[in-house]
Amino acid sequence: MFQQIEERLAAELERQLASRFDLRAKVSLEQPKQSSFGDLAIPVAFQLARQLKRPPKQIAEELATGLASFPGVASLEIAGNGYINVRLDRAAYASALVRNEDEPVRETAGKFIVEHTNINPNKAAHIGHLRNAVLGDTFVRMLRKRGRRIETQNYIDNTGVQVADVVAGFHFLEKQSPREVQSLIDGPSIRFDYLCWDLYARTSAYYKDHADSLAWRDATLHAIEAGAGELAELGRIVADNIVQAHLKTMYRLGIEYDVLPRESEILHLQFWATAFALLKERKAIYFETEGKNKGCWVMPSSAFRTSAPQSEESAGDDDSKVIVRSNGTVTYVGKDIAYQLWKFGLLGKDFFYRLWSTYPSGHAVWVTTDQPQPIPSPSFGGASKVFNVIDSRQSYLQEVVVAGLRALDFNEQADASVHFSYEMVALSPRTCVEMGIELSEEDKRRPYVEVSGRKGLGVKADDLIDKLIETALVEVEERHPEAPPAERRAVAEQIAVGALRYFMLKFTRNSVIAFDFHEALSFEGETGPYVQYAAVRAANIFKKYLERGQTMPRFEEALTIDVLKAGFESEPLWQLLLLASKADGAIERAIAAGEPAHVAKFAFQLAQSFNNFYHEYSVIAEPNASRRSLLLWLTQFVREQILAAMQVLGIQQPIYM
RNA sequence: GGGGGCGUAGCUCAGUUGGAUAGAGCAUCAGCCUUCUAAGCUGAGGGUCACAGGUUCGAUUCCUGUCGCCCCUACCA
Repeated sequence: MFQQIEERLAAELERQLASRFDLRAKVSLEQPKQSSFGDLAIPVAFQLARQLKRPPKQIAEELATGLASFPGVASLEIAGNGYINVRLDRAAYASALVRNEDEPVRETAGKFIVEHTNINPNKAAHIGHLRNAVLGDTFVRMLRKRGRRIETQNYIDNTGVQVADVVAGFHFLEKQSPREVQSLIDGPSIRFDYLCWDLYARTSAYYKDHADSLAWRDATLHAIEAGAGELAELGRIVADNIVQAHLKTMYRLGIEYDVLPRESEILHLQFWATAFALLKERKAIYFETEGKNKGCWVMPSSAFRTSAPQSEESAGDDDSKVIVRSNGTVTYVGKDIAYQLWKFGLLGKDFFYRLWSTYPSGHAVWVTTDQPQPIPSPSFGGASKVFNVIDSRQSYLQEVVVAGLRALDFNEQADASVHFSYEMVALSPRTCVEMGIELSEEDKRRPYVEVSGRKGLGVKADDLIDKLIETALVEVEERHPEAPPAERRAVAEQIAVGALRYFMLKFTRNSVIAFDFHEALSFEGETGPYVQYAAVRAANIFKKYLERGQTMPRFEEALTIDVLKAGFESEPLWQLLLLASKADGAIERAIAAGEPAHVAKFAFQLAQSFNNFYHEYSVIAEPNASRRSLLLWLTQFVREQILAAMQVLGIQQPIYM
């Protein structure tokens, strides 16, 4: 609702600028620093002052007279040097909300792809992966909420070095056959992803001490790529089972996918070969005949470096990017270019798809395969915009991918390729100590310590979730000793997920999270449970109200303009209503900024305002019937908006807390 | 060396694209549970927005420089 008024006011002002001053300018409205200044502030007179060479105050006055009778606006005043402060007609505004006159969200044309999670399928997921998945999933929810059509992809690098290293570990270190590994998986009480976590670290350490054993990796990679033999069989077993484990972990957080594109199909279906031919034909890459990259196909650095400095000393350095190695194999970036081309429907090829699994909701996840399938699948790919949720350390590789598109003259798609980057999750030194990780004196002084899958250094996602549930359960059991255990468990799980998702979202994308157990396990202050608690309190008001045998009023009849006018003369009630009505605008702004954290912040602020209201006003005990209706409606409206924000954040409301 | 990011309260972080008196949470201290359950609420203290210039009506925000921290700069991803 707020957004509508904002847009209409801005449009009207732009019209006036054109007619009065013959200026075409974008007008933006802002929130006044203090609520006593009004509901909306227009600083446009300042911008115009320079162009028109007139005092801003004068311009503001002139514009204000033109807006005097704007529908929905109660009054305008000029403040400071030339702000136009707008006060809304509170009763009219509230009335429109009571009668649900908000414009419906319109679905936009075209499809967006959001690719996220993308965990190497060779070990258990850790907290860094959680940040990726929660960020990506929340962004998907934001976009869907605002009418965008989204396809969620989780790319599976099932033929890469990381899988190969675990396979090599099973085969060469553990001397285990595919059959033995499979029976390990089928056997009781073994967490295969945890077992691989350790094996991966062990194999990496072994490589370090025995340089000659690196030949295992090459042998394994070749076998996996060829797709035949015991090593390839092990590769399939490891990757498939770990993918299943990752999907399970992510589902605990309410994260689902539409399709799992796999690297094996990019290779087997000749996606790379097609892209390679294109790149060669358009001269985007060339065959290097000298220097350190001799024998490789490389992309010149001029293609992806915006500034091409090359100082005197470094002139000899070759910072071109190798796309095809001298042994003829393609790098990840090469495969990623092919994949990116497919996402936009530019490759002229498609995968085959097979059902991977179905979520309890009935939503299906599909996986790519290299063979035609009898059962038809939905169509995937062919998007107009692509968001790749990938950590910022890979920005260089992402630049190369986009440069690849550009070199092929797909400029529109290059512009529509977004690296949705975020900083890593590291560990606070305190948490390292708690986990028994030994730190050097240097590391202890650092603000954070980087996690390393290769070293097995990190916090596993499921361990963290379990720990959160355990912590929440202690509180729930204490507060609700009479409730059935299964129900308490369900509540604790919702609280744990709320805490975790909020924790991963409260930081903006480019801030490094120094993960700290104490902070992550906190359920007080700016946390998910705080928001959930506000929603539970709102729900409790209705629960108690109905329990006492009262019936809900018909708001449209009870809340006449006069009742609304009297009610919202109260500043705190009006401020709460106004804030709640900004939910859609907050989500839209968060999309524009690419910051899921903004939605989290909004949810927290609204919860905070509601908690204030909850403390200050008695809803059920209000003796005056029409005022009680007003308070009930306000509670309902705020609750709806908090729940809407929570849904976008992937946070549920427990039945009690 | 080159590219990118960051520096805001004791700690962890926001800051709506250049606007009005810079905000939260945690921690500390002082209060509030017979109430729609306190995972909550109220209040207090805490700031040279790293530093120095510049741009202009106005700078935490933009530009330049300095200092400090981080990431990237593989025929790994």
